[in-house]
Amino acid sequence: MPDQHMLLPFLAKLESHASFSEEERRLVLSLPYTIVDYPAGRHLFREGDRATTCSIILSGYACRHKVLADGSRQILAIHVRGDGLDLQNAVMVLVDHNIQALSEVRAALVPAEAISQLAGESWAVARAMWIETLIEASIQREWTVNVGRRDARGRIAHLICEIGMRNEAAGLADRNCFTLPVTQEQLADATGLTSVHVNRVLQALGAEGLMERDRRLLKIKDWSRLSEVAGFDAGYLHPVQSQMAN
Amino acid sequence: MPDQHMLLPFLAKLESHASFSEEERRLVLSLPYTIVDYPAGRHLFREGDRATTCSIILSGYACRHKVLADGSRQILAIHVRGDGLDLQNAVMVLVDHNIQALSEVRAALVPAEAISQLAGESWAVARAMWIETLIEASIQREWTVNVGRRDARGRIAHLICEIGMRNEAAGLADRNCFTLPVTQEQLADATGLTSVHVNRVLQALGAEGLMERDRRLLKIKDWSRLSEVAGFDAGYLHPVQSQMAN
DNA sequence: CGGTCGTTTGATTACGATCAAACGAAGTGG
DNA sequence: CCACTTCGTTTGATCGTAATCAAACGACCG
Repeated sequence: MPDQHMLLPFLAKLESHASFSEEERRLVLSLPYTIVDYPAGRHLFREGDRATTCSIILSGYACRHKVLADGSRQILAIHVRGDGLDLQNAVMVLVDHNIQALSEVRAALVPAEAISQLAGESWAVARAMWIETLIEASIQREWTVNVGRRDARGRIAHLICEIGMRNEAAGLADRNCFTLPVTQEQLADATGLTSVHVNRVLQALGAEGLMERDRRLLKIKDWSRLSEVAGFDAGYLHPVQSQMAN
Repeated sequence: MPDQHMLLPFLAKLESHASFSEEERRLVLSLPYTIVDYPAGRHLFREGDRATTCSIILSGYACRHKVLADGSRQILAIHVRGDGLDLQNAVMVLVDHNIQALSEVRAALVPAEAISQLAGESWAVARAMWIETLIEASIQREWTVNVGRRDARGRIAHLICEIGMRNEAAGLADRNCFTLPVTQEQLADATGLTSVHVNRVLQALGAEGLMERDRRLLKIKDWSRLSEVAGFDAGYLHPVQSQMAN
């Protein structure tokens, strides 16, 4: 399999936001990159770094997070395969948060300079990348709602629904059954709770027959009731490419 | 004063992110627009709207928010003069949240089509607008941290610090003294608290000599202690133009 | 076979929510 | 100009969700 194919999922994602010419497709696929593997827990970027590359996740889960002065931590986003992490590094170098592998992660590192140059040459590509970061911003808003206004049950149910949907969208698995290689403490950091309380809520959701979690495998038994307690509406993920201008 | 001057603060903001040619300056200032006034409380956009204009705030305060099924509300961002609301409408039409005037607001409405076309013609302008939306995303991440991991005192202190800084950056007022035309209920919606508790926290902060609030005028008496309880670090606002690539 | 990490359970605490009511300021209409 | 309404603020009393503290348990690993 030739090298270029590594970037195909990324190209597909961009093309869902804008229509590319053959030439533009070729330019995206000929972006220079290097493959890097990170063990679980390893940081890809740290707050304050001047990042000069963008990473595209080829496999595994990564997260963004910030650590507060008292040591508490807030996970800000979870990223799955195909996500172009930090396209923003192409235009804004200083990163203001940490990025860490949750599971083992394989990523393609592309020089920010190359991304920036490509964006300058092709408005369609630039536009697609801009849209990609806008969707991330939309997800971030929903996370703010999640920790700001939902109770513990709702927060966890919502997070599970989101990850299920995104796994499905990435073509990885069924939304009702997927591996979730994160600890309960990490779920706590994502939802603004404590790991003890996360444990109790997971058990409660299990007891109600909404979901099951055995080791790292998560099965959603009743999507409609789970999304009900989550108040989940997938619109914020902008799943289809129907809402574009031009 | 000729019409163009209305967009000068907007141009200045964009130019702080990228260097423009004379031609590019001219193109920005010649964007078509109409001036609209909104009374306090009026919605500029509603969730689900297909927005075809971008608004640039000329005066007043506006906010983004989402309303949950149970009627509770989360304010996601507060916007001040000079902020280009919803540049994203240029590339992504469907808005997934509400935008509402907090005080009386005067805004310049620019057709999304015109913005989109300008971005297609000038990479520097497109890049500046992209950066502008990336800074908004950075602020959104900090809000997630705020509601997720800070206690009530910290949340409110942090919000006050942010608004102070942004007012100062917009050239509106001193960071230690500005008008904050929002009710305690709106502060509650921004911080994920109840208005009753906001009231108590404000009184506590006042009693400790950190700040004072008389009517709509907010005075910060001790910035260093207030930012300390807030855990405030202005980096996420990307206040200066020093962190750019290229 | 200890050792580490993550999960689970129990007991207690506390922060902020909720409920309820009074108060004050601004605006409206008679 | 003064009742009257409305909206926002303030105060008090009580409740409940989730935090905290502590310890045991289970799985995986060297």
